[in-house]
Amino acid sequence: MGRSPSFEKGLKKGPWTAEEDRKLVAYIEEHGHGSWRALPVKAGLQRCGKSCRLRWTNYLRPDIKRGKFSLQEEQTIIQLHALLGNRWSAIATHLPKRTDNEIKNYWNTHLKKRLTKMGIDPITHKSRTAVNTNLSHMTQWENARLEAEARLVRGPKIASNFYQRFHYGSSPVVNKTSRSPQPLCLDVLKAWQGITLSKLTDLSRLESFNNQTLAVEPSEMIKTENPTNELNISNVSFNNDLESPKDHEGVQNTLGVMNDMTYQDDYLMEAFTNHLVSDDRSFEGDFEDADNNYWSNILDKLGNSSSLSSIF
DNA sequence: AAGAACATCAACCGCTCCAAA
DNA sequence: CTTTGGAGCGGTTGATGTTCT
Repeated sequence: MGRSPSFEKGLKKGPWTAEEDRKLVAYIEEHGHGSWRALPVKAGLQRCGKSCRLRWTNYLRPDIKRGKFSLQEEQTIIQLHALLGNRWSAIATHLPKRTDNEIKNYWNTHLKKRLTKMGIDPITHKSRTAVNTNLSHMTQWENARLEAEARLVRGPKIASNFYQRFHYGSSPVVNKTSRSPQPLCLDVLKAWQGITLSKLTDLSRLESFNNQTLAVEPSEMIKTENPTNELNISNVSFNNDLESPKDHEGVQNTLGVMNDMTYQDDYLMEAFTNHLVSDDRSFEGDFEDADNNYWSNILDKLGNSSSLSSIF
C-alpha cells in the first residue's frame, strides 16, 4: 500500500483541533460546504476535503444527537440490521440525528457483543444454539421473516407497487444504486411500530390502519405470491407466565380486529419483534438498571419459550 | 501503584457509484 | 459510449480512556 494522497500533499491527518473545528464550522455556516475538495483551501485548513466532510458529517454538524443510544434506538438498529445487514447509511436514515459512523461503532462495540452473549449470531441474527430440526422458536420466526423479506426484495409486482406508492407517492423510485437499495419492508415496519409501540392496545389506531389512513392498502399488504406461506394470526395464543393480563387483553383485542386479515409472515414477525423487544414494563430506577432489565427480559423470554405461541 | 488487557470511537483508507464532460 | 472527478460507503486502524490483575 502506497502513501496516502493526504501524505503526499503534506496535509494534516489525525485528530482535529478546536481551532480546525472552528474554522470548518465558520466556513460552512457562512458559505455552505460546496465542493468538499475545494473547501479546505477556502477555509484555511491543511486537510483534505474528505477529512473535512467526515469531520462535518460525523461530528460538527449541528443536527447531530450525541450520547448514549436509547432503548428504542437500540431496538431499531437491531431490527434494521437484521433486514439490511451492514448497510449503515441505510440504517442511519431511519435513526434521525445519528450518523452511520456512530451507529456502526455502536453496533460493533455494544450490540454485537450483547447479541453474541444472548446466543444470537450478530451476522445472521439466528440463534447459535439452534441445531437442525431443533431450531429455537426465535430462529424459526427470524427465518420466516427473512424469507418473506427475500421474496419481497425479489420484486413481486404487487409489493413493488405498494412500496413505491407508500414511500414515494406517485413519483418513480429514484434510488437505483445497488449499495443502498431501499428496503421494502421498512415502511411497513414503521407502520407496525406506530401500532405496536402503543403496546397494541389502541384499537382506534389499528382501525385507522385497517382503513388505509397509512396509505397502505391492507388487501395488498397481505397478499403473497405463495398462499402457503401465509400465517393466520388468529391461531396465536398467549402464555400467562410472560404477559400481564392487561397486555394479553390488549394484544388479544388487537388480534381480534385483525382476525379477518391474513398477514404475510414478515408483518407478523415484525409485530412479534416489536412486542418482544419494546417491552419496557420492567424499567424502573436509573438507566443502567433499565438497560440490564431490558436484555435480561429478552433472555428470559427466549429461555422460557417452549413453543411458538408461548412467546406471545 | 503499575502495567496489561480491554473497550471505545474518531478518523482514515480503499473502493464503488454516478453525474458531467 | 467512455472517461474522469467528486461524493459517499463500509471496513479498519490507532489513540485514548477504563478496567483488571
